[in-house]
Amino acid sequence: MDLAQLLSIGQVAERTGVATSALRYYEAEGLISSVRTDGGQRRFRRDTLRRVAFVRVAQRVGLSLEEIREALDRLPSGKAPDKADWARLSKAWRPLIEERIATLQRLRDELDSCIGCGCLSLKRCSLYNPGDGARRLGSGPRYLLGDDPSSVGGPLG
Amino acid sequence: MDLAQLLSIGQVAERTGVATSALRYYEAEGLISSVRTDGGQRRFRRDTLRRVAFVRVAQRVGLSLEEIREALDRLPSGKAPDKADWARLSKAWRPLIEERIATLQRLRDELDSCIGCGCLSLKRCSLYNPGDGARRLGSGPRYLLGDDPSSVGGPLG
DNA sequence: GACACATTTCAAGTTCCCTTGAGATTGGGG
DNA sequence: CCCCAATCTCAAGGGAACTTGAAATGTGTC
Repeated sequence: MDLAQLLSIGQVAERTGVATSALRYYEAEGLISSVRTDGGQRRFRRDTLRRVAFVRVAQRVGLSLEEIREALDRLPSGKAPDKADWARLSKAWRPLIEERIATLQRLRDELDSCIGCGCLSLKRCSLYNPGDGARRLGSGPRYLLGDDPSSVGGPLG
Repeated sequence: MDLAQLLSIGQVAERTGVATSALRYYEAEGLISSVRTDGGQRRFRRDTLRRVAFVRVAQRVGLSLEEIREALDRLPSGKAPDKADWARLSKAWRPLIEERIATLQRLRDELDSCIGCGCLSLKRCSLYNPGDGARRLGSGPRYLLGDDPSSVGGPLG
């Protein structure tokens, strides 16, 4: 472990564009790790940059930090991951992204037919009772729209 | 205003599948409104059901309650909105949804090329420096990934 | 060795979208 | 008229992903 090629938190922040506070938070959450200098300051291995990049991209895909942590845990521990390791992780997102695209397309199409009928009816309209895996689109609690559909009654007019 | 055809908060909750606490919250936020009985209980007009449905669908599109409130404010005040009014509002979402779909498709395609090169490089990879309006995908604070891109440095290796 | 800037920890604050709980009051069926 | 379920208000909690602030300590440079 040549200390010289390790990075300070400020260097990681500058090169990833992620605030030092966020990096400390990521470490606390187990997404990245560091060694300490004699004085107690963090020093990160260079592959931490890629880890952080992975985290940010994964967030764009819509994953929570918890989910991302689980994904990262599957990397070979100890030794720095190679291209194939990263590729394997990234590949796992594809179905997720596809699913989200499909969900939005359904939403769009159903919205069109709702514009057609002008309804937004709770009973008829599948917009309101999504059977699909909408997951966390937009913020808010995860049980959003996930309620018992049988409780939803008749038309709105 | 025939009190008889107004709905109690429990009735609205049951027919929309939205908790009474959420409905009270929506009212506090100006998304819906009610009249009060002599005893002080809320009574909602029937078109509140459609308003609530609109809110939930808009959330699925990814809008914040604030944005939804602004949209609802454009409805004719006082008189109950007709089909055309609702259609006009819903129509406004289309470009938004299209944009989100396009964003995800870009993300997917770029992810493919990143898998190809195995990079996830901060410099080369547009995944990491999104120029698009990714808005709020997934939950979390809104300044997510909204940092100054110029601060992002070189390759990760 | 001094100086400035970076870094440390820890607690608390922020935003969004609600939920939960306590304690008091109301409304409608028998 | 009575009673219990429904509703009321208000304050506080909760989780995700951080940020901010304070007070102390480390590090690199001249």
